[in-house]
Amino acid sequence: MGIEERKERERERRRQQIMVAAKRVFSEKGFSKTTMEDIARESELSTGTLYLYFKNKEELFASLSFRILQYLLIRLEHVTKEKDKSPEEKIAALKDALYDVYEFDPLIIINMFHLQSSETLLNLSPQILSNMKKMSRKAMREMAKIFREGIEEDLFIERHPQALADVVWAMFSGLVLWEESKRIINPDKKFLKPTLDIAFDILTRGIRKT
Amino acid sequence: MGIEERKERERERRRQQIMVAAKRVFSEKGFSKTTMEDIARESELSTGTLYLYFKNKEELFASLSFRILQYLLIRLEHVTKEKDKSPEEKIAALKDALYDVYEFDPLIIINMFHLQSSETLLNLSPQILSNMKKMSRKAMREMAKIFREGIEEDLFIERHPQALADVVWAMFSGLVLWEESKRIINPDKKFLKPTLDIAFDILTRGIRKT
Amino acid sequence: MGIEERKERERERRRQQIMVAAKRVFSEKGFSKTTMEDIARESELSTGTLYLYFKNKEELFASLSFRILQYLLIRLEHVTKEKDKSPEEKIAALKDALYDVYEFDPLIIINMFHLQSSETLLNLSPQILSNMKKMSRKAMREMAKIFREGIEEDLFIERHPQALADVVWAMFSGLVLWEESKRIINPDKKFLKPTLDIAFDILTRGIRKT
Amino acid sequence: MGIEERKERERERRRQQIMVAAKRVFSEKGFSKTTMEDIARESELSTGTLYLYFKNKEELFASLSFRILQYLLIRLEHVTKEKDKSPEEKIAALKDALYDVYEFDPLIIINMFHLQSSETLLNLSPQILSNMKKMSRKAMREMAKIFREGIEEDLFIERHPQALADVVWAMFSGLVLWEESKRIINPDKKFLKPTLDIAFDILTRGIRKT
DNA sequence: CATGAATGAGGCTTCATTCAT
DNA sequence: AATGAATGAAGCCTCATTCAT
Repeated sequence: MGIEERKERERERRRQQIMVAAKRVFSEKGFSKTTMEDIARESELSTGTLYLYFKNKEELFASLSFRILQYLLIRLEHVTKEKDKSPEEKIAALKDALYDVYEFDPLIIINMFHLQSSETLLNLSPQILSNMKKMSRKAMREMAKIFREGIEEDLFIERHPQALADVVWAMFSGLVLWEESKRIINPDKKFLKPTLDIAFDILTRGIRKT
Repeated sequence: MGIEERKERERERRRQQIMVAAKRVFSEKGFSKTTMEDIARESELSTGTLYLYFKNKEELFASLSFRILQYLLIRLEHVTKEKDKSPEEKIAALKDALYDVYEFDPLIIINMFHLQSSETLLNLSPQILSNMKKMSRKAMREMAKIFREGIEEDLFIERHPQALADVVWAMFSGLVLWEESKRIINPDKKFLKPTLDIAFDILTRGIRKT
Repeated sequence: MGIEERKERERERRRQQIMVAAKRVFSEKGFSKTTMEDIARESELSTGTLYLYFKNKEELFASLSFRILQYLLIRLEHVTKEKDKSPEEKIAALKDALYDVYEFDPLIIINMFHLQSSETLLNLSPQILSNMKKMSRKAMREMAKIFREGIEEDLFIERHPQALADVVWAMFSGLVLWEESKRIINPDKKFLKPTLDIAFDILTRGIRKT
Repeated sequence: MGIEERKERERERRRQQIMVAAKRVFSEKGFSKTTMEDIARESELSTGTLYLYFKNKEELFASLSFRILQYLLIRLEHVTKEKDKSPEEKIAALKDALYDVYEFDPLIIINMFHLQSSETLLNLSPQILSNMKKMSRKAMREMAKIFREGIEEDLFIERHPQALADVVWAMFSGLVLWEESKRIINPDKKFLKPTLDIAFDILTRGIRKT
């Protein structure tokens, strides 16, 4: 019996092994400059093996983004489920969640925007693409919940909760891109945290019903 | 000397001709999928000629971003110079300026964020790169002026003006990326404007001293 | 010793199982487009197992051709052995035999001609290659017998029997290739039979001593 | 003025240069074992250049076959146009024409059957493919003319002229394949000529109305 | 200045074959 | 004997860049 299971576990482990290596290389060189050869070398496997676990370069890349989205969703669900937090406290928790997502994988998130927005990745298998969209929509909806709650409790100004979620997400991703770009000059300094704090400070003040 | 000048003017005109073509193609296909051949065809020149005006593909691309930054800077200077506007009115004007920048070139701006943030383009000649940085910093400083003024007039809460500028810029770029990514699904709808309005609405309320 | 035999029989059965699967796949996709993986899947075995029974892809393929040659030879021997048929009747029987060979495996025979004639397959182990040659020569000799008989009985014109056999074989293989190529356009129609009839009609008239 | 023309001529010359090299290599190694690298080396060009003149390997290969078909058609038209030859003389001329086609390119014709019949070549651009079919049909019709004439003059037995053309073509191609395969063992000897003579001898006798 | 044919390095991917289990 | 994951060589093709005209 357990033999099937073990196989499955080992397969999953290999996938992870590859993804870890891929993450390192993509983060360092970006999508197009990264070669499958690079990833093979980093993961100490052969190029052929990579294709046993991922259909192609695009799909390998996408699976990394997918993992982040998964993590994001989990964190967000955690926030919205908290019974004994006020909406404003939940916004604070949202900030922490987003920051953790960033810390979970500071560089890949950048490439994720590259994936998400434009360029290439219509070579993703529709399967994967649809999964990513679903996951992403789910995360946005989860975020919107917080705002809806605040509005319903008459604590936040009346704006479309979905739009507010969009603003938060855009702000977050914009900050990641922008602050990270500063790190190219000054790699040691952590730029994101303080700016994210200010941004959320203003956001909280801005949506608060006076 | 008139002859020298004319030569120079014609050279500049050619550069523009190429840039216009390049903008179209990059916008449609993104950086890596665009070939020099594509640009040559669109500009009705030969590939060889392209290299007489731009050192390489990267630099041609960067020059487009540069032009947008130029335009942004001009618009921002225009806003800060307005004597008879209150800081809050200037924020509104800032919003309009940003939106115009987006309209000036909706797609290239997206690619610019890619350039700016992640992927590759550290193969830009240091010259160009430093120019871009200078211009970008200048724009940020210009934006910060508005906030500084508001703070000094005791209308805005006390936050580091530069950080506020960063937040605005990040929010803007994040929204462009995010809303544009939605357009992949629903190409006709203009997503940016209403969301940008909400974002600035909240920003304005958020920094306003009560 | 019974045990040895049984082993041997089982080994042979496995070989057959693989060959049946291989035949299906090769027929559908042709030699180079067929992967060992394809054959493994079709035969419900693993790729590794394939190599326990056949040295390599080429040899597996060749063994299929070999089987057809075997079948051909048997049919031809059957024809030549018939005591109570006139040479001309034997020619008719030859036609039927050839057509049966075709029906036995319509598509593999096509690939066999590829193998036989051109492309690649000089990487066959000399052993196999020589076997195939031997078998093929035997078949040709068997065919020639019919013509020799007809000539000796003064019914056919005097031509080298071996050359006549060559002509028949070439005509047959040429027709298979040619008519099959037409089937690409019109897959349903059976082209070979009527054309083969005409060809043999002319052949019979052509060699008949008037 | 002439400048455009010269360019065109040079382009054509390059194409020929590549085709000559390709012919040599394909003939020696067959289609799948031939690499573009091989052809590049043989033609003393770079691989990239090959793709400036031919869309891909398949199309380069097909163009060789196309050239043979062209040559065949020309020769056949020449035969059918001859006013002062009897149908039977035209059959003799047909034989010579076919033999010349073979001599024009003894080895490529073999690969042509490979192309024509099965396997790969559905990656040919529909354009090229349709051209080849058109040309091939034309040649067959031209051949059929001879038989039709003979039948109308009551010299040949009544069989469908098109079917007779098919038989001749199949016989020819079958012989080329078969006799060429013998050359693998005995490369010096010219096998085709005498067998082709016998084949046509029998054919002529076979269709002649007694 | 302008051209555009030629280059050739390098990328992605496939697949026959091996070998540890 | 059977497996099938892993290998890695090798192929096709693209495209930024150069250079002779």
